[in-house]
Amino acid sequence: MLKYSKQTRLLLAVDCIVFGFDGEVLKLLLIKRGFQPEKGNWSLMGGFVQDTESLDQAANRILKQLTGLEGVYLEQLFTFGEPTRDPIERTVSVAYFALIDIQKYQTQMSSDYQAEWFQLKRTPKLVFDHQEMLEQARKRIRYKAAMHPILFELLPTKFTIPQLQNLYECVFNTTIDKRNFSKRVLATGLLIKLADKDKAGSKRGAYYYQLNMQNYYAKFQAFMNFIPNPDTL
Amino acid sequence: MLKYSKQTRLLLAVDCIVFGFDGEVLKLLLIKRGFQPEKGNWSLMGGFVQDTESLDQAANRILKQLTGLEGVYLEQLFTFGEPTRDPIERTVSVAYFALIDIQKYQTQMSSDYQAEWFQLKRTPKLVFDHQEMLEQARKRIRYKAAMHPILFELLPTKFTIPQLQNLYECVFNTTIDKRNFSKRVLATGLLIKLADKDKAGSKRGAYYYQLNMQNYYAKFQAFMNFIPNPDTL
DNA sequence: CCTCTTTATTGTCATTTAAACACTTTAATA
DNA sequence: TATTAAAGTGTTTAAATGACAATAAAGAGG
Repeated sequence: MLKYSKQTRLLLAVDCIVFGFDGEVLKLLLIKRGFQPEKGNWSLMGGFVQDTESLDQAANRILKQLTGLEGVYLEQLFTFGEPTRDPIERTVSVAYFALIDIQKYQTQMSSDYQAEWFQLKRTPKLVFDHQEMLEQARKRIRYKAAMHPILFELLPTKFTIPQLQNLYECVFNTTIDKRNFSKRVLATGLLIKLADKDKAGSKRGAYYYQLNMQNYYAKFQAFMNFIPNPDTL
Repeated sequence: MLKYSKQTRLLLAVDCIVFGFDGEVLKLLLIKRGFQPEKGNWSLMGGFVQDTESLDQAANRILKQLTGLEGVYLEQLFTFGEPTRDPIERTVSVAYFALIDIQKYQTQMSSDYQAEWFQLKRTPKLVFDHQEMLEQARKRIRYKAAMHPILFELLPTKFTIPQLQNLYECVFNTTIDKRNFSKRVLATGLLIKLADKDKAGSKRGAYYYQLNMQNYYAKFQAFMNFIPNPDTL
């Protein structure tokens, strides 16, 4: 088989920024890096791309190996290629971000894995350029969520409107008038009201809703925009 | 120096999707591929990432080598990594897109280079997965132009409002009411009206405008959205 | 049982923004 | 001087947005 001779070959890695939501605050999944350099320091979920797998496959494999997570929302973010980003050897990294409902995957993750959730506002120092990856990922989900209903990926199948609002407020780091919020979110036609209530958060209890999957796929491309003054898109 | 032993190393390429505008229609810059496989077929501007350069540097270098273009708007788009996308040897490609004013770089490009402009609606068949890259790039500039004033990168320093409208109509493949368009575009405060007119397009002539660079940088993050029913963002 | 407390839920009005729509102006050319 | 082709300009109506406050439900505690 022919080859492109005389060209440099590089290490290619994938790093996954995993966001989770517990109904209260946004969280980030981190892991203690298992090998040198920076062994033992907090890191995104990363690994090398293998010979025969696509980038998406690599991202899914690595996520599963390190956390047990499978079948989650995963999207390519950006590729980081500064020559010196890894001090050992040049490694270009394709970053992905994942959005998951913490509760749903709680069991799947369990204690077999070293991954730990951190409140987004209290993340430790990260290895290499992972901090930069995280910032980009936060920007991207804001940008995307302003026009697409991706944030539902972070919620359980059944969720309440106050939870949903809470999530939007976390992501956009703002506050939203609840009357206007529920008006607009209901106007999308994406929600189905259920008969039962979530009594955990209040005495009165808030009705559960679930996604109308039909409308969800139909409207994924052009969604609402109900974020008042998001800091930066 | 330590190395990550036993990991696969891959070829990493950069491909540039170069859009241009001549005041009339959107165009795409293509080149005849200079080596096997697919030698002689139409291709995006591509090349391999070298040992010591960043991805951005590689994209700029390749663009300059193949077209003479320098200092243009260049943004990372997406990374394509299907294992078989290059039949000779696995090559992962980081795609970039560029936006340029054709007239400005006309001289810079000249005849030293093999690159040729094609109307976007009449592009030939492209090598490998370059067609897919092109589609993604078109989506991305629509998406981005809906919120940021990037399309000005495609225009000369002095341009007319009909030209600007024409550009938006090309990119979003739609038609816009000219009264509403000029109202909104002027309301952004991004344009400075000049004293002279462009008499090329009409008897009466249309006033030239130029960007108010101060406001441009200030408002880059949150721009207008005046696209009625863009097909897909 | 009654009161208190907490959170969920619902509606109106004023303002802003968006969309539809047509005539006048200009200047070259015939 | 009449014609023509494109530039430029306002108004009206409908829809969306944003600000705003009172009521309902249910558990907790006296």
